[in-house]
Amino acid sequence: MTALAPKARSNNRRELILDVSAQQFVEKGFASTSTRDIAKATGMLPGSLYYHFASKDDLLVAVFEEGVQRISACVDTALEAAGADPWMRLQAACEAHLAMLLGASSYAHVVIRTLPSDVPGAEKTLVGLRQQYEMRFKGLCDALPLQPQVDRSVLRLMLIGALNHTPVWYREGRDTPAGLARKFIDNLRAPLVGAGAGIAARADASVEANFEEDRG
Amino acid sequence: MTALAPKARSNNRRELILDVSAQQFVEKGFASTSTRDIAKATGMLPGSLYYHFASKDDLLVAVFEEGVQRISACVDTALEAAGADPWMRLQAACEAHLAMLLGASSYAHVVIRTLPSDVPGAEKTLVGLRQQYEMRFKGLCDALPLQPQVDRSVLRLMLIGALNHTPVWYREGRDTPAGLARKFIDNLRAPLVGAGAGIAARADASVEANFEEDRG
DNA sequence: GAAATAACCAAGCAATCGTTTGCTTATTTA
DNA sequence: TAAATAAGCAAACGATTGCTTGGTTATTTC
Repeated sequence: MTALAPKARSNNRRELILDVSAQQFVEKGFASTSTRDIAKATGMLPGSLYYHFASKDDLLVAVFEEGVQRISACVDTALEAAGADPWMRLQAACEAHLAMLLGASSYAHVVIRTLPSDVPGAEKTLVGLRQQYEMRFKGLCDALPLQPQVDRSVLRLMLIGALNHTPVWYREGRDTPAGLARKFIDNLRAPLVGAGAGIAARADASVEANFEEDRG
Repeated sequence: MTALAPKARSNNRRELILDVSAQQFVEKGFASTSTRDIAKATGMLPGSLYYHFASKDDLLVAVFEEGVQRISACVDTALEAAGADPWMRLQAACEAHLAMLLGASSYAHVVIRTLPSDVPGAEKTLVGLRQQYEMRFKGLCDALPLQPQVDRSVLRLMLIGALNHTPVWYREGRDTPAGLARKFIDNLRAPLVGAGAGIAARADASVEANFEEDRG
């Protein structure tokens, strides 16, 4: 009756270590997170981590890979459900991206906020993993019906920068991933310049800084 | 004749320490830069740093303050020379911002790439300093002639995210700060949707990822 | 039931970390 | 010229770091 034991006991704690690591890497950054921090939050002893991972860098790479896989799968799924309109497809990808980045999953957040240059021992691996994911947006941007002089690479990198900056200022309740994706695409798509464009004279008011709270 | 001695010798090495620190913080990140690294690059002994700065966190704050001051001054100067058109003013600010961020000065780069949450001891100070600078863009975005339903805060944060992401992919020679600022503003201002908008049918080609090198 | 393996504990090593303390040497001030 | 201060050296402190090593326990396999 060996068929009853589902997955035996193999690699039970490995996923827990990854979860805990992803969370701590997001909170404090990779360099400021010690292996003892992770071990304590896992309920293990520091040395026990090295049964599952060869080094701290390897642990980061594992979290990174999981993050890339998760956000990639999420975006791909969203694209399958999306229609044929290029702008709507791009918006769907942005919504899925933001949902992962701003949601509960720390894995995607690690992928975005970890600077590869902070981890010389795994820099190239991390850069490669991130590019592997971000290339999805290349296809999406190439499919947009744009005027020929538009630099699609800059457009894409601009959008990715805007997306990945959201964790810095996003506050739950005020916006939603879907709402933000909509606004982002709208700002690029059909812009914004008001009908009464003659009010350009109030430009002098822009010099004096406005010191309210962010997004007040 | 005490009037002849210009600045005596006071605080000679302090600026050098700041320069070296800014450079190393950009290269390796704050947490991965040791005080011994800084001391060695300065030609001093590790303990000597503490004559000028009370702690490593204080050193970061000093670099941060210098960075905010420099990029703020650069943007303000650019705005004085700019005209009255709100879009041109925003573009001038972006150009100055990018010139500092992508240029030789490491100070501005530290302000952008250092995540305050990585430095719990100075988090609030760093966030405050960065907000103090970024609020310039609030005034600039508020001055834009936009349709009333446009969320100007999201527009501003979107632009800031796009700007601050450039160090990740920018390569000297291919673009210039001025050229990028132009493209960024154009992408928001008068976009992009081509005349023959009927070519939306090639959307299926966007699913398969394109694995060329970035910006190939 | 014996052998093998997976998963972890217990303890500690060497290196590095931020920082402190006491002393020395210049320079400035009175 | 004497006192005061600025600037830095020399040496080390305790704590923390990533990681290793050898043993222990439970599970699995034969």
